Amino acid sequence: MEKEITIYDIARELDLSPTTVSRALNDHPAVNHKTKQRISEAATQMGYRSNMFASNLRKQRTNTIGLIVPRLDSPFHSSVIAGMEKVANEEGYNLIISQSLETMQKEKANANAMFNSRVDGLLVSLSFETENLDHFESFISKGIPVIFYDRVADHKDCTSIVIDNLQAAYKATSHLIEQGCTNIVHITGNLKRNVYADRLKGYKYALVDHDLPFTDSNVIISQMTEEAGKEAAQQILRMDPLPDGIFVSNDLCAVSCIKALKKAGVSIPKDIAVIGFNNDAISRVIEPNLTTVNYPSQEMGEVALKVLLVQMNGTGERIPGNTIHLRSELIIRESSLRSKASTKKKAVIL
Amino acid sequence: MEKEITIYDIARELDLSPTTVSRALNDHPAVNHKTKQRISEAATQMGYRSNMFASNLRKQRTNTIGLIVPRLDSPFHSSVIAGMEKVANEEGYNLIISQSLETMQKEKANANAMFNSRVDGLLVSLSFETENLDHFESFISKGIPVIFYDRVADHKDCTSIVIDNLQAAYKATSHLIEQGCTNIVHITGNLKRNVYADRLKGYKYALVDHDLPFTDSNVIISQMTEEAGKEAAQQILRMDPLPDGIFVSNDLCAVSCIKALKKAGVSIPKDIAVIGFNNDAISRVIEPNLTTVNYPSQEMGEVALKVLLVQMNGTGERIPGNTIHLRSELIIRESSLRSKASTKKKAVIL
DNA sequence: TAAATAATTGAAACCGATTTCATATATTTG
DNA sequence: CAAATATATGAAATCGGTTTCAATTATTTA
Repeated sequence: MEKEITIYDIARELDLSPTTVSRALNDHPAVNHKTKQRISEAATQMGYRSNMFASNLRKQRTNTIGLIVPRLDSPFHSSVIAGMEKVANEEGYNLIISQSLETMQKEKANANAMFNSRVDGLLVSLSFETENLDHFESFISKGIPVIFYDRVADHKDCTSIVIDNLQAAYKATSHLIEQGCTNIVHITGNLKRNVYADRLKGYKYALVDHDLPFTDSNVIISQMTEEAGKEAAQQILRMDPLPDGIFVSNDLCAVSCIKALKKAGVSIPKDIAVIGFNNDAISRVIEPNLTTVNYPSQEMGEVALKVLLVQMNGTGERIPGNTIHLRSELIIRESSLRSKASTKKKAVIL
Repeated sequence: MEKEITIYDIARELDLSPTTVSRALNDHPAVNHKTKQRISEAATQMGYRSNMFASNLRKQRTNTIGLIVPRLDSPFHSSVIAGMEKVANEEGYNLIISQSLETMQKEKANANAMFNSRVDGLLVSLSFETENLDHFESFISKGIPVIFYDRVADHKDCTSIVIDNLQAAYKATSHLIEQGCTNIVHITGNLKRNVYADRLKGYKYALVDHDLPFTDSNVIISQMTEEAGKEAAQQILRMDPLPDGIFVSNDLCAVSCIKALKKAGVSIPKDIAVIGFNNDAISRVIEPNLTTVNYPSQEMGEVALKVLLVQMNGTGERIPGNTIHLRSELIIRESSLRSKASTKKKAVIL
């Protein structure tokens, strides 16, 4: 447990001032090249490491980015985080992470903790429950950029990063219709969240555009968990007539629903065609393989972090109300294929 | 962008000294109860927030815990992290996370970054490639506790948190033998890592204890990815005779292997019984459902963090060479069941 | 009631880097 | 060669809490 070396130690050693040492270590142009060399050598030789707290205290910035996710143990979010970590790491930023566990109360607490930790920027994917964005105002009024991704909300000073959920849902539903489905159920999450509200819209518009009726009773709102998928299946099995298509807002829920339906003797896709969302690994494991929407999760993480960095280091001018869309695509697999020919049919574009 | 409130502002406002304000906010016993009340009210009313950098600078600690994982986008690690975040959050610690992407070089770089960020403690699950622990010596010699979990290594000053991999593998292999398997393949990862080395041992000992021969050619070393599972299946299909059992060191790889085998016309478990490891969600999706080892991942995260906190706040005395074992269990599903009766048979315990 | 002890409070140093402003030396220009 | 400019360095203030040591006031004890 040796003593920590400071710039004062280096200064004394080389008979210079701490000022010059500090400048040299930060590659300041006003320091002689040779002096820099000497200082840098002494620093490594003496085992110096910069004290970020002294530096942060003085510079009033922390080199730290906060992240609030609904859950850490979800394939989607892990993948997003992997993308964020990659960029943060490359750029020399620290990422501090917390989860809201889908409650607004924890999201608030986490936001406050991040605020007190004085993060230089904040990345957020909203919880199911979140009703308003008041807990982010402290950041915004201080000029700390806040970026929402995936589960976003409209705020004039915040950038959002999303896929076109409406279009993705429209394509998925249209695909089911092309496969001959006329009675399609949609299983989705809390409509407070854009992702679910938009997918519901896309589902609805696709029905309307294909002259199919929209019924409230065909929309099942759930927690989108494995358990919820099973329950949704029970609910569907009680429907009369049985639907001939299901569009689910996430893969885990879709898969668990399929499992329950199969157990009840329903044939997928013959009796009911199913489409999921996200393209998680399980979508390639369930039989039949699940048609789903490919979500560029890792890319979304990378983009979110890059955009945040731009805003953090930017000249202060915010790109107001800006929304960035990433491309998603329908991946057609067996779970939705009821006619061989149809794959060649051109998809209807919104 | 209003000005930041400091304890000096509060002190001036209430005509007190910064000393007293600081003490009051930290609930120091030597401050009068009423004074505390006044200060705390003024603080909230004025919108004060503590400057962690000033505090850290003076206190020489950071309230931050570093975490280095091989990959963020793995069900196992996300679940561990979820557990860690939960405890860290409750205890008021920040978690900064980075991934080694299975290379020693990145692991080193991340360790250095963590060291410079002056984390108060470090949690590590080693990369495939890691050859030695030199990059953690800086922590250890400074008295910063380092804890390894899952993929651990022996170090006299570090605690490790693991499950009994040898026993788990022994049980899994024994189960296959009880099901009538006599020619069992083991697919596992880099033997530099304890988890894989120990599982290999458990596999080997189970064979020996049941008077079955052990052959090197029945052990396939791979990267344990989805792709690797497919390749392993090809290798297995070329074996003559075909094995009648496979024990795979992770579920993803097992599932992808099963998919490839099924495609080649092999019947699971009739022709080949399969067991995975981890109890990821996909193990309940593949058909037949995968027999696997339940890994208490979230619990491992919680325990790791709690043990770290004890060491960080402890009296400095380290529990040397301490290893903590968590309980795991074999979850028997269809992928390994070849005889109905056998489930009732008592498992052989090592 | 005087002396001893406990309860509160504050002044000032400190943590370690950054930055402003000033200064000394070196180089260039007229 | 004097004046102007460029180059290189340093002194000291600063960021905002924490902590040591001292001082003051209140309370208890003899």
